[in-house]
Amino acid sequence: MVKRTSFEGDACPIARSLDAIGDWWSLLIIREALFGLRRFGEFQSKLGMAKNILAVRLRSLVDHGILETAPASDGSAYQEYVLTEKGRGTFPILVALRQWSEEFDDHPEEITTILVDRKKGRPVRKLELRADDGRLLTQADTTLKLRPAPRRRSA
Amino acid sequence: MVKRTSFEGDACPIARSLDAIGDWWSLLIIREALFGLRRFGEFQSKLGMAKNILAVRLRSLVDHGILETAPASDGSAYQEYVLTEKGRGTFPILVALRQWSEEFDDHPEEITTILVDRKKGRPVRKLELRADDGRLLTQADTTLKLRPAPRRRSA
DNA sequence: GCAACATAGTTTTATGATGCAACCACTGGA
DNA sequence: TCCAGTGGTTGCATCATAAAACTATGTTGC
Repeated sequence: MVKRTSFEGDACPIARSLDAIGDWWSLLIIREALFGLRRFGEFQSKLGMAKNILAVRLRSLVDHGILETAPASDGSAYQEYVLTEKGRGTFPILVALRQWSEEFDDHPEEITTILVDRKKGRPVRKLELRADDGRLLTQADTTLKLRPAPRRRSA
Repeated sequence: MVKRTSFEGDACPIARSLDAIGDWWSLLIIREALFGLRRFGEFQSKLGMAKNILAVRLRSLVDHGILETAPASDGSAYQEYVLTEKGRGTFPILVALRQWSEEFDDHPEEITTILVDRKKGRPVRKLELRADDGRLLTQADTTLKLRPAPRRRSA
């Protein structure tokens, strides 16, 4: 298989995520979908991508259960692409990507948008990783453990 | 340029992140680097990827300031690849990918590792997005705002 | 009810990226 | 010195990607 080395069977959850949304366009499509875009043409004109690529990506996202097709909604007989629960669940990933860019980008002045709390209009905090008991954790405070039950594997 | 439509100049920080780490292997390399891998051969055998691809990716990550080459460390005259501050800053992204997979994967039983708090050995909480005043936020509680003006940046 | 246009794709074709294998340079040890 | 291991680079086949043309419906104007 010369292909894109699918990590579908890999034990690492990061690889598994990337298998579904690890390509260039998928996350951008999801980003637009979170903002309410639904129609093929909307995605196409907003993202400026080729229609064939968009078609392939949309189908892939539907196959992965991230988007689903809805028969209609605005009266017309066309179909729409809406996020599933799984699709909406990618929100923290997008936030993490955004915050990483905000913090480390070489040209942060080119970033023109801020993610804000809708109620107060103020910027959100950085994503927080906390322990069971509420302590804030950094990468150094964490480690990987094998899951108790099944087989073992080094990863 | 028929190329991979670089979003280097794009205003969206998500696109900008993807421009640096949006490809298949980069995040996996970073994942291993976070676990302490440093040597070319370690990455190559651990990830099972072709050496030429690894070489290209490592160079790209170095160019993006995510990795840097260190002259040596264990006595041998070879070089090593270590994460920069920017590289370590991707940790929340990896956690978000991991947690998304844990929550929505079709075959979660195949995931063999758990991210735990090093001190107590207990699983970490889900990443939390909070408002300025500490309220927990979901996607629906947030919105995007245009940045007023290029003011000074803290951090 | 038919022509013109918009929507949502598929097909075609060209080129860039990926992956495997082979090759090469350098290091360190016997 | 020879030889194995490390750290790559080069060639070549294959695959994915992208732009543009084409198609098949749905919709609108008259």
